[in-house]
Amino acid sequence: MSAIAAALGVSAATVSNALSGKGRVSPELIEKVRAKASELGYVPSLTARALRTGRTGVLGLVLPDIANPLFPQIAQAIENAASNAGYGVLIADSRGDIAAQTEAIGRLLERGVDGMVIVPRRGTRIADVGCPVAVIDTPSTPGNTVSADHWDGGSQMGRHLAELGHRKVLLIGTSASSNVQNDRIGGLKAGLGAQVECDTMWIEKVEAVSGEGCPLGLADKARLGFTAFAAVSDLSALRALTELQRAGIGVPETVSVTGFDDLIWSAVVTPALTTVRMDMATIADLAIAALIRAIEPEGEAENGAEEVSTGNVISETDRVPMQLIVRQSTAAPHAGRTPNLHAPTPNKPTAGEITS
Amino acid sequence: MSAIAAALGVSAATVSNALSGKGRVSPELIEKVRAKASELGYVPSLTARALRTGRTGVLGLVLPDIANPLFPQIAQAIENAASNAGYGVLIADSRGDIAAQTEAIGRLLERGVDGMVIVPRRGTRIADVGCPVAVIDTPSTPGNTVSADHWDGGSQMGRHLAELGHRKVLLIGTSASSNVQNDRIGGLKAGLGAQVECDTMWIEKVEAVSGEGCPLGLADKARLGFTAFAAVSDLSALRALTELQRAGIGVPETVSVTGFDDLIWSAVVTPALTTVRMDMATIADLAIAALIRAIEPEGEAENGAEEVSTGNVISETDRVPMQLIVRQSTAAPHAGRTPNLHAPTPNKPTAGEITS
DNA sequence: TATTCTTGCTTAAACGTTTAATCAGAGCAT
DNA sequence: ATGCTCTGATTAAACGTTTAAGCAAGAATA
Repeated sequence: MSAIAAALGVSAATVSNALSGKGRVSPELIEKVRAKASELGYVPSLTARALRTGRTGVLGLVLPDIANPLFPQIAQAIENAASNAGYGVLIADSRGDIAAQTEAIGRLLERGVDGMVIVPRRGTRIADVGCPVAVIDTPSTPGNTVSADHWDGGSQMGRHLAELGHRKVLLIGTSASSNVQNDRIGGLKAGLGAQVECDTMWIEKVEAVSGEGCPLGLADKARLGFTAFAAVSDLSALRALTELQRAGIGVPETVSVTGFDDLIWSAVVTPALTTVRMDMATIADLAIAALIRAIEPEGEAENGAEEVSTGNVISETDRVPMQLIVRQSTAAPHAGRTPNLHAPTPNKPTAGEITS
Repeated sequence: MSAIAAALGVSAATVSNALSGKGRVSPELIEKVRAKASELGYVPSLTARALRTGRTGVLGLVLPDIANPLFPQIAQAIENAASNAGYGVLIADSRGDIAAQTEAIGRLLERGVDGMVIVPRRGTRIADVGCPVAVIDTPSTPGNTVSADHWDGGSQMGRHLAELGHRKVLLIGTSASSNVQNDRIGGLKAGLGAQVECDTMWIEKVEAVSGEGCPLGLADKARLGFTAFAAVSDLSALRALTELQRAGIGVPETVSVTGFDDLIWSAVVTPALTTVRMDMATIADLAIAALIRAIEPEGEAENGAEEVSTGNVISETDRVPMQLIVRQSTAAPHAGRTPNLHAPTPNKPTAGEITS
C-alpha cells in the first residue's frame, strides 16, 4: 500500500481512503489509485486490517460428530454462504464429548473469529461464548437460530405413505434423545393421521440389548403386518432396506422404506430411496445473514449501542421447509401382485413432487 | 499484555520474552509473569502476532468435490492433526470446475494461510501457489506428498478374493480418469493373480449410454459366471450390493461384493461390506508434519536459506498402508449350499485381519 | 472584504505483538 | 582501579492497515 502511495506521490492514508471509499478523495485520484493498485498486484493484508479493526473476517464452524454423513452438505453450504459474504470459515470438530465441544469453541475464540455457526451435540445448550453465535438444530430447541423444519418434513412423508394406502407403519429412529429425530417422528405421526397404526423402534435401545450392528428383526415386523418402514435418517433407511432385501422381502412391492436427508447414496441404491431433503443452502444463507447482521455495525445504530451482541443471534425465519423426494422405494402396499424382481419399478412422477 | 507489564512494573517486551522463553529473563520473573498472565486471563492476540511475524498459524484445506463421502474422514483427520500442532484450519471448497479450485486457493492465500493441504480434483496439477503445499492424492501422481497406498490396498483385497477361491471377478470403477481408482484396480489385478479372469466396468461409461442411475446389469454378469464384484469405492459397492440383492442374488452365498474406504454405511448394511480402509489419521499427521517442516524455520538452517519454500512439500514416506476389513459380504464361491437367507452369516475372524 | 463552509488531502496515532539494539550493573581478570 | 564479559532488563522500531484530527486553499456566504 505504501508502494502505491509512493508511486503516486500521495500519503498512505489517502490510498486507504480511496480504496475503501470512506474519506473524501477526488474521483480522479480514486481512479488513479485503483489503476496503480491492480498494476502493482496489490492485495490488502487482512491481518493488518484485522489488527486495526478488531474484526478478522473469519467465522467458525463447530460440528458435532464429524463422522456424520450430513457434514459435507453442511460444510459446503456454510462455506459457500460465508465466502459469498466475504468471510472465511475455520472448522472445529467437537468430536468426542461436550468438553471437546467447549474446547473447540475456545480454540476458535482464540483465533479471533467474528462469530460462529454451531451445530450442537445432542442435548447441548450453548452458553454465551463472547461472540455472536448461530445455532442450527431444530425449531423446537430453545436458542435455535435457523434449521430445517423437520416436523414438516416428517409430516410430508407421513402423508405420502398414508396416501399410498399404508395403514401400519414402523417408525425407526436412532436415539430417543435427539430433538431432530423426535421432531421428525412427531411430524410423521401427524402426517400419517390417526387411522394409521404406528410403532416406534429406537435402534440405540435395540443395540443396547443385542449388540452393535445387530439385525433389527424387520422381517418379523413385516410378517406382523407392517407395510412401511419410515426411518428418520437415510443411514437407518439403508440398514432397513438391505436387511429386508437380504431376508427376501421385496421393496417396494411388499413393503416400503423411506429415509431422511437425501444423503449421497439415496439415489444410487436399488431401489432408490424415497426421502426428504433439507435445503441447506437456504439454511446456511439465513444463518450467515443473521450472524453478519450481529457482527457488522448497522447503519442506523448510531444510538449508542455500538457493541456487538454476544449471544445467540436470531433469524427472520427459524425454519425452512423440507422437500419430499419420491423415488422407487415406496409404493402402495399389496402391490406385489405383479412384482418384477429383476428390474426396479419405473419412475412415476407425481405433480408437485421432486422425482429423480 | 501491557496490563501484565504494568501490574509487574516491567516492560511489555520483557513480558513477551518471559512468555515465549526467547530472550534473557530471570527464572523468578518468568514465574511471576506466568502467574499474572493466568490471573488476568491473558490470551495473546494471534492477529497481532501474525502481523508481526508474518505467520498466521492457519492452514488451508482445499477439497475437490465436497459431496465426496470421504470428506468427513479427511477433514476430521486434518483438523485434528493441525490443531495438535497449534494450527487452525480454513476450509475452501473447490466445488465445480478447476477454475473454482484456483479461486478457492486464491481466497486462502489472501487470508494469509501459512500452507495448505490440497486433495486435488482429478487430473489437476497444482502450480506453485506461493506457499508450501501438501498434496494428498496417490503415490503414482507426481507431486504427491503423502497418501494411502491404494495399489497395496487393492492387492490385499485381490489376494483375499483369490484365497477364497474366486476365479472370475468383475472390477467396478467410476471414472477411468481417476489416478486413485486406476491404482486400486491395478492392485486388485495384481493381488488376484494371473490365473483369475477379470473384467473392468467403468460406471461413467455405462451411464453415458444408459443414463445416470441406470441399472448396471450385474445380475447378467453373475449369470455369466462372475462370482465376485470388487468395487473401487464403497458407494459403488453399495450400488452393486443392492442391485444384486434386488435381483434375488444372495450375497455372499452366491456372489461376493467388496468396496473401498470403509465409509460410514459399510458396517451397517446387511451383509456388512468387506472393504479396505485408509489410515487417514496417519496420512494427515504426515501431511501436516511435512507442511510444518517447510513453514517453521529449522534450527540448523542458519546458512542463509531462511526463505520458506513455496512448492509442494515432501514427506518421509509418500504412502501409508491400507487395512483390509473382512466382514460378511465376501465368502467362498459356491458356498451357497446351505444359505441361511434370514440371518447374515456369522462373523468368522481371520488372523491378521480386522473384523468388525 | 472578511468570515465561514467545503473539499481534498496529510499527519499521526493506534491496534498488540516481536525482536534487534541498547544499556546499566555485576562479576572478574588484569 | 580499569577494562571486559555476561546477565537481565529496557527502548524503539516494525508489521500494514484504519481513522480521528488537522490543515491549506478555494468556494460560498455575509
